[in-house]
Amino acid sequence: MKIGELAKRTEVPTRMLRYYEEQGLITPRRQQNGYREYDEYLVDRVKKIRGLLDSGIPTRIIGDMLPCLNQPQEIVVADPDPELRAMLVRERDRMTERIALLEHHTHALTQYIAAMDRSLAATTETRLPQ
DNA sequence: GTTCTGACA
DNA sequence: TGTCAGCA
Repeated sequence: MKIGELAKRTEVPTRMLRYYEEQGLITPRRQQNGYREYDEYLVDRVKKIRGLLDSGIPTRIIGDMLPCLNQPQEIVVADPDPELRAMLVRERDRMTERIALLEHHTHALTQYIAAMDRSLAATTETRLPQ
């Protein structure tokens, strides 16, 4: 399929699809006219890349993780790279920190929303009698 | 009309 | 990431 269709099916703009290719995350074939030709399996792959990117993982890390993304069921690492492992551990820890921060903000928003509701309820009460 | 590359905000 | 230019 061409880039336009992939963009529609994955919700990822063509601009980003070309960027992913530039970063070595996906390597579509080329048609005679130079257009990129994407295989069906790339739809799923792009969605995973998007998910990882949305989680805050940098493209270069995602590139290192790609081999694992192909076979989600049984992750088998042929050549365990110590440096890659350390990098992934750091990413995981950063993610854990972000989760904690998000939870904190979630609580803060909950309190703020509750305060708004109380204010709203008070205003409504004073108006109802009239 | 769709895609391509390159470039700028 | 968005958008625009200039091609094919």
